[in-house]
Amino acid sequence: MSSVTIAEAPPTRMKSEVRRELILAAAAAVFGERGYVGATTDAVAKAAAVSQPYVVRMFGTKAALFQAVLERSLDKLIAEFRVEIAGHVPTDDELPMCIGRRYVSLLADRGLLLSLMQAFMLGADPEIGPTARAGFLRVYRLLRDEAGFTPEQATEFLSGGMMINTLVGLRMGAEFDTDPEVREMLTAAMPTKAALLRDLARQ
Amino acid sequence: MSSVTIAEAPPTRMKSEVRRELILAAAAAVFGERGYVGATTDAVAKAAAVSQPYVVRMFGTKAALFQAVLERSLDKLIAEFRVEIAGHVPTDDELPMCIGRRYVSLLADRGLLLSLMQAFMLGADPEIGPTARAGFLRVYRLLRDEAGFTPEQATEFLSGGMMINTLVGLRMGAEFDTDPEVREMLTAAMPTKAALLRDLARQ
DNA sequence: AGAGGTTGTAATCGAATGATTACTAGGGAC
DNA sequence: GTCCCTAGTAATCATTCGATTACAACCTCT
Repeated sequence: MSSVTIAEAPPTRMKSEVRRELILAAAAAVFGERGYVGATTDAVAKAAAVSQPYVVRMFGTKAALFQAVLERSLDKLIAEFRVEIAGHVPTDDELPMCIGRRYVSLLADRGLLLSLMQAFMLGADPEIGPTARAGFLRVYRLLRDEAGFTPEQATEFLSGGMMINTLVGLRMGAEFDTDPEVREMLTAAMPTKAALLRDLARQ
Repeated sequence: MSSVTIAEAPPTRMKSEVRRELILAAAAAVFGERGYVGATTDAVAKAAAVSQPYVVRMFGTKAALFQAVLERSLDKLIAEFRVEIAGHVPTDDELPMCIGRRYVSLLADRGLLLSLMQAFMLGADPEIGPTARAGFLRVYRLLRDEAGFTPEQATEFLSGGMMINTLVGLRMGAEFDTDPEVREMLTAAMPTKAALLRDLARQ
């Protein structure tokens, strides 16, 4: 297992808000890779190049850290979508594809989409479940109310997104070059950006 | 958290193959609800109404138990699809919808689809990853080679499946009656079977 | 300069959990 | 009946991990 690294060594003293962002980015990568339960605060700390107690103290608990990661991920996703929506007239039927490209571009932010997806799989958890459902619905409403999608369009868009999340979660891109069926499937799922998954898998 | 129960109390002595199936069914429910790491062998044991050491000894390790659950789930899924494929002529364009109904009917088997989905999110794990990728590709090949789907049809079908898995993982059905947006979204995602998610959420 | 708040770590604790060991009881073959 | 394999449990161990405590170093304001 490639242990995640986000921040590098020199233990510089910095403002807590800067450190907080570093830890959140590291945590997204770790939670995305190992899931909420499988991720350890120690792995997050190592990825952010700080000590484990510091991670815990800054966020209180591991659960609170995960919630903060989810909030950050969702805020970034929604901000990205709004940029695209603002650049189109309401009825532009190119919009779904353009927002789709924005979605795929978020894959470059390690763990951002996967942390959300990990949360979606924990809907039975009494703490995470409500947050996850509310977050998913926030995206649905954005597509319907701000992007002007019909319920069917929004659902189709989200289906493609969940498929991409799954393929990334599977690390299917790692087999892009060696397995022709993988290449075929990824190309069908992400017509213009399939090679991106291969490159992400190499990180 | 509603603790899972599959088998009931009377500690009857039974053939190990029967007990094995009970434990696998219980394990699927528990893994589906809590994920691979979050599930404990003790929770599986309680759900199957046996002792924790018995679960471990029968499968060797928790990892081996999870692999057995995945194999069982995938075998059932593929068997179900093949029944539908066998009942159609190759070019029947009703086939995708019919297989889709088979897929939804698998939701009645608690944790079957969710265990698979949990595995899909652990592609970075050195043990689970290869199994998960191979399993996903097995389904893709089945759709393409046996059901006669084009790569685009297969991908679209799988996208819908991943969307359903996500909605079930989110326990979105629990809000079916109280949130009109949830109802709208679920109806768009599963035109004829949305109410099934509500009922599953009540279990 | 030094007081006090902020940033950070080392050491350690307690609970949870997968696994192991040692043991008990049922039931079929002869 | 009794031998012995199979089915099953109670008790316990070793590890992992989130959390806590106590302490050290740095910066800033006066």
